[in-house]
Amino acid sequence: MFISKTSEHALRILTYMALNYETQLSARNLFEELQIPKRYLMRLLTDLSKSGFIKAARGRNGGYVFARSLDTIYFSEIIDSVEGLLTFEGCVLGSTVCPVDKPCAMHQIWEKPKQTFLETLKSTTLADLRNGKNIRLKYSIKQIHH
Amino acid sequence: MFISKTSEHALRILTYMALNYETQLSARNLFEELQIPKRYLMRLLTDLSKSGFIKAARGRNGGYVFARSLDTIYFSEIIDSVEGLLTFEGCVLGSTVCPVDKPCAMHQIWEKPKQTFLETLKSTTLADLRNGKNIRLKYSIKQIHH
DNA sequence: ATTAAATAATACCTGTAAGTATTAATTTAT
DNA sequence: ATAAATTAATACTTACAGGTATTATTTAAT
Repeated sequence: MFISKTSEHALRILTYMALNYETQLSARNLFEELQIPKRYLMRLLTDLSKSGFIKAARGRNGGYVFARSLDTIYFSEIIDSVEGLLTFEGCVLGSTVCPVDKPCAMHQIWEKPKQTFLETLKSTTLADLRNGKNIRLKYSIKQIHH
Repeated sequence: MFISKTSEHALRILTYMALNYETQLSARNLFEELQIPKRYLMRLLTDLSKSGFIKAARGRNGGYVFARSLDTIYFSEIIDSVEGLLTFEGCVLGSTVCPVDKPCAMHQIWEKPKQTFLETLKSTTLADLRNGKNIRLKYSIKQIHH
């Protein structure tokens, strides 16, 4: 399971936009590229606008561009805004809170993968997608034609 | 999110049973200890029986004990039987398959936490809970009274 | 001014995971 | 034999994430 479908959509939208940072992209552009259900995609874009990641230009020739610098947008913040990070930070697999003096049976086992996961989210920004710190861009960047 | 509620229940059931390996436990015992909704718990126990992790003794003084040796039961197998492991093994956050020659934008970023998670699941058995390899038992074992 | 092309708001629908209810079957103590 | 205590099977209900539909608003090209 890992993360919700909606978070996945949000990440796909923003990572694609990050790789085409210079270009204003419309919902239609993003739909054609990402194949996320159109109306749902549109709603998510509005949500991402309200969350302040991107900003919308309305009307004819409208579309979306980033509202903030890419190097300030951590993956953790994106997921946090969509589904919250709390369920990832808790113990025994999400929901249960696990008291420090009486850890649950899986506490130790869970600790390492959980930390690796969270640390990656909290230390990686959308800018890292572009500067190749974590990723090769070679096959991923694609030119947008209007 | 990480894993489904049902997987979480299953893991809590089996880890608790593992820590009380010697004792046959009834649905009632487990309900009192784990506070999983009673009827749902009972159905999950039947499911876990059918999956071959535990075996049921029916009728008065019935209950459940393990059907297999603890050191053969990997966490990966438990989750696999409840919700499947495929969504954890795929790329971009679960569902999307990511071609090797054209990896998605998050491919590299995701690789490490995903591997840590899966390797832990695939290398840890219920027996490890008891022998202290990964966990201190001190606070977790609890005597069952009939 | 009008129309076309875009986003925004709001309400609604749907499929599925999670949980509940009912009845049947099994076993053992008495 | 009967009753009590358990698991098994099956069907139903509920909540919510995910997805649709409709209408309003905004902008710019003509």
